[in-house]
This record gives sequence, C-alpha cells and structure tokens, in this order.
Amino acid sequence: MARTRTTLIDPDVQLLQALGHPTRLTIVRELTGRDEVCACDFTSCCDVSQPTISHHLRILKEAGVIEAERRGTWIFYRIVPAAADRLRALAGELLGAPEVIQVGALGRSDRRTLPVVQPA
Amino acid sequence: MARTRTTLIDPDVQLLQALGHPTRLTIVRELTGRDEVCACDFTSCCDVSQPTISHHLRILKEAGVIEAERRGTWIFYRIVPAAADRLRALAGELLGAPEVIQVGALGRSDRRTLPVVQPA
DNA sequence: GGCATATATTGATTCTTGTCAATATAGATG
DNA sequence: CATCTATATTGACAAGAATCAATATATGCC
Repeated sequence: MARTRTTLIDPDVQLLQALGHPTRLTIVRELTGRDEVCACDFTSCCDVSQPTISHHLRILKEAGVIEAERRGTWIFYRIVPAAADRLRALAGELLGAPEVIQVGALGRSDRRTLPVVQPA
Repeated sequence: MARTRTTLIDPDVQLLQALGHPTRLTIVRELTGRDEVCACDFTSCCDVSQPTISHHLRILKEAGVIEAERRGTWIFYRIVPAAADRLRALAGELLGAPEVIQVGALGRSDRRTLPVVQPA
C-alpha cells in the first residue's frame, strides 16, 4: 500500500476529492449513462498512461464512486449509485438542511433552517 | 492574483476540489444553516493560522461556493446557493440522466433546488 | 495623522499527489 | 507449461497544494 492517507478520514472529503480531478471526472463521465465500461477503454479517452488510469480507478473505487467486476481478462467498472446519493446529500447540506435525501424524513419544521439568504 | 491555476478550467472540477479538503469542508459546514459568518470566527473552528484560513476562503470564493461582503473591518461570508444546485446537478449526472431524482419522492418545497440544466 | 484591528498577500518550506517506466500479477489459450 | 493480453503495483521523480511567519492593505477610531 503506497498511499498513506493518514490525514483522510472523512468519507465526504474522500468522495469530493476523488471526483475533483480532471482525469477522474472524465472517467466518471465516461461511465454515466452506460451500464459498465471496460478498463481498457479509459486509456483512449484520457490522455494518460495505463498505470495512471489504473491509479485513478483505484482512488475512485476506494472512495466508493465506482465498483469493479472482473470478467475474464477484462475488468468492468460501473458507478455505485449510492455515490450520487451521498453527493446529493452534500448538496442538501450546503443549503442548510440536515438531510435532504430521503424526503419523507424531512419534516416541515425543518424548513426553518433553510437558507434564507437575504441581501443585507 | 498569485494563483494562476493554469490546469484548471472545468468549473465542476474546481467546485469539487474546493469542497474536497477537510478545512474547507469544515468552513462550509460552519456556514450551513447560518446566514453568514465573520471571517474571524473560522480561526477558532479550524486548527490553522489566519493566513491559511484566508487562503481557503479565497479558494472557496473562486470556486463559487461562498461569497463575501465587507462590513466595516469585518468580512462576512455566506454560501452561494447556486453551488448546491451545481453539486446536485453533478449528483444527477452520476446517475446518467440530467434529471434522475425520483420526483415523486421529493417534497414539493425541495423542487426549487433540483438540478438546473444550465446551458454550458 | 497615528494607532489598533481585521483580512489579504508574499515567500519559503514541507507535504501530498500525479505521472510514467519498468515490472509484476492474473486470466485465457494454445 | 509457454505465451499473450489486460490490469495492477513499485519506485522515482515532478508538479501541485497546504502551511506558516512576516508583511502589506484596509477600515475604524482617537
């Protein structure tokens, strides 16, 4: 294990950090809409070497963004849907609501903590 | 203007990268739910020096996550609501469609913050 | 103007991350 | 088993980011 990752405990930071890189976001966008993509296909879309692709795939996997499935010699990657939920939860958090994802859980009384950004 | 940031053009990457740092996410979380927070208050919540806080605030501002307003000697920061929308749009993108939220599952008042497909 | 406080910038240093070449591993197939 | 292809790992180096001390700028107040 080369990555020490001593300072990284917050899974939210890990998720955002994983997505916050041009190559990795390109990889993820290559995956959206499709069921799965072979690892061998990423070398063409991103302008980096094969080991670098492999490295980014690992980071995305460790962050819970993607998951891998080996079929023969090839390894297919797909997006973990829960990652989208986590990202959406973060977006909700930005607006001040505690948990916005599952809407049934969002009572009307929570609305008072919503963003009311009025011009001072 | 010291940081040229030549390699960073994608505003999505910039947004994710800005949020993907423990101190910066702490700053942002300090802002959620409140209208605004004085810059001087961040030095206590985060265990870094004043210049470092200033540096992180700048990165968050440049990424469009927060905005600043000077009132006298103090500078107050608040979250830019559009940042949440952008993050939510990214979450939707992860699922492969621009509008993937199960709309029936969402409360009516949340509709307001649904991913807005901006003409990029 | 002179002083005090709040925030930003500069410059240097350290730490982290991205990258590739070389090599290793895993599976398929002859 | 030998060999081929796909992917992962290692090791080294380069690029970038985070941090702080020192200093600069801005604002308010006397």
